[in-house]
Amino acid sequence: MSKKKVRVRFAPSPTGPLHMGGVRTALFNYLFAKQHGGDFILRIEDTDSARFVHGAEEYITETFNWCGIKFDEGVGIGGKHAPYRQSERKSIYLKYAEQLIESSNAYYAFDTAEELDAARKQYEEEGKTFIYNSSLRSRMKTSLTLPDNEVRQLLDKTGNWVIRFKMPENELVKITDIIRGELVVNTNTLDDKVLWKKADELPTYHLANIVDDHLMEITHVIRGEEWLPSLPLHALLYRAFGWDDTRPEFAHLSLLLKPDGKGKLSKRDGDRLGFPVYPLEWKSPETSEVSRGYREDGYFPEAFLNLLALLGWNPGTEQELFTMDELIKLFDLNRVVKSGARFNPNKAKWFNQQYLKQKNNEELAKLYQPVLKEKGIEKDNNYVAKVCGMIKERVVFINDFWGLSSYFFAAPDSYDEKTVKKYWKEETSTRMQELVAILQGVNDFSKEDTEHAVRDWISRNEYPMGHVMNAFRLSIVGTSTGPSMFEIIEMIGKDETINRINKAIGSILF
RNA sequence: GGCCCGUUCGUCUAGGGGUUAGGACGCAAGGUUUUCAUCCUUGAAACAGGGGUUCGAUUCCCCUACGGGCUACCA
Repeated sequence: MSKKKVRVRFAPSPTGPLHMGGVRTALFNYLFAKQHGGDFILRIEDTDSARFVHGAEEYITETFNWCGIKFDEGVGIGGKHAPYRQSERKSIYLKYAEQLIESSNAYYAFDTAEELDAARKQYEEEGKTFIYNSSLRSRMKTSLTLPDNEVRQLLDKTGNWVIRFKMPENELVKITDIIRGELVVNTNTLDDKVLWKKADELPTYHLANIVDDHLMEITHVIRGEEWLPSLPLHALLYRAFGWDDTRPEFAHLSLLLKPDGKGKLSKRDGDRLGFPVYPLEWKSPETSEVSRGYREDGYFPEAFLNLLALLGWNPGTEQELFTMDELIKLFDLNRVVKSGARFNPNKAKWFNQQYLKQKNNEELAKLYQPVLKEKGIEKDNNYVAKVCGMIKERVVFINDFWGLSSYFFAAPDSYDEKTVKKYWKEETSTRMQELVAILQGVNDFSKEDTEHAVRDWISRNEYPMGHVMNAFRLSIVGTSTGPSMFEIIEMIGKDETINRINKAIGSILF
């Protein structure tokens, strides 16, 4: 390997919201680049105007902003190889396609879409495999078969010719993939891919991609497995251009699969199984249909990236939680697994829970405050931080906070039926009245003092601990779950505590 | 159909010619706790099948099956 500066790119097509698999591909590129002190480039491959979706590019940018993944060059940033949007690079591709024609590596083809469809159909009906390459291009309308003057005429008059790559006949193409090792393919199974389309004056993916990777001095191409079948073509293109010595190395990542059943992870799975497949919420401009996003579902970007990093890669140790710096240090393309990874929404939640637990109470309070504000609750950060500290062991998302801590801010407006049935017996009202009296007598309402007083009262009367405490909890919280009762009442205070118990006595009828 | 890639607990994976095949999520049981959660302990759970090679294969090779991808003037 040469000692060239590592340069990698993420090159999405703005045809819709970026899939979480796309984010993973970008992440792996990013980790690789940063580990080698290289550059990470964002290139937008928008050579198919028909599939352009409004807002898709902005979505991509916003996704990486949220994730904290920064590009060194590219759309929105600039750089020495600008522009980075292929639609703005239109003018540079044709000459490369023509260069290939001059070197006999490509040719003009004049078949119409209808003719091609008909030919394909016919082959299919006869049970033969249609491959537009040396096996049949002599029968097609091309600059290889037509006389020069006719070719010139067609070139001038018709607006829909294409330039096709002239796939060599019966040659074994050998190429090494960093993740998969050596691959060998016979060119007879490959076809003469269209490189340039006169109709829209635009290159196709294959040409634009190779030309841009070359021009932008890309050293490593890390992309999805769906590109593996075009790898031989790409290798052949580099050779045809005479760029073999600077050809990048390739690494193809396996795909993300459905949590259940067959096939790759899709939007539908998210809807069906109730988890996001997109980093951010996406509203389709055509149908107005909304797809949920990891951000809106309450995932921390660090957790999202962490779970993505471990889908198809691991450091070989038992560590599962990583900071970005650790990922950059440990990442290794040679340790990327070859097989497809089924996505497990359960484990995704677990990751978020781990990150949430790691956050300190002040950070959590800052995230919780907006939720409270929405409920019309104004509480100082100190109080909210304490609440966060008490409930963070039992939540997965910030969005879970309110449901598990509303009682710190307002008296329960109902009592859990099951708990009432289980713990609110005939004698409970009287006992709760006794409890009020006991608590009334505690001057310093600290958790230590109230606990001491209450425990003392319970044991003096030989009351069943569980019943008394759960009835107490029911009065204050409304359910039978939550942190220590004495910590809760210390938070809400003596008056509120007594009011709530009295309210419960008045409204829960045996 | 053709071409290519893949296959270790339900899932993500470690490992690798001789191992009690390890970890995590989830699940189950127990402990701690006034409750829930956390936490701790324990448990059930895997080398797709068949042929080779070998003293020995889950590990290497071949075949089959299964899964995935590609097969556009999409990317």
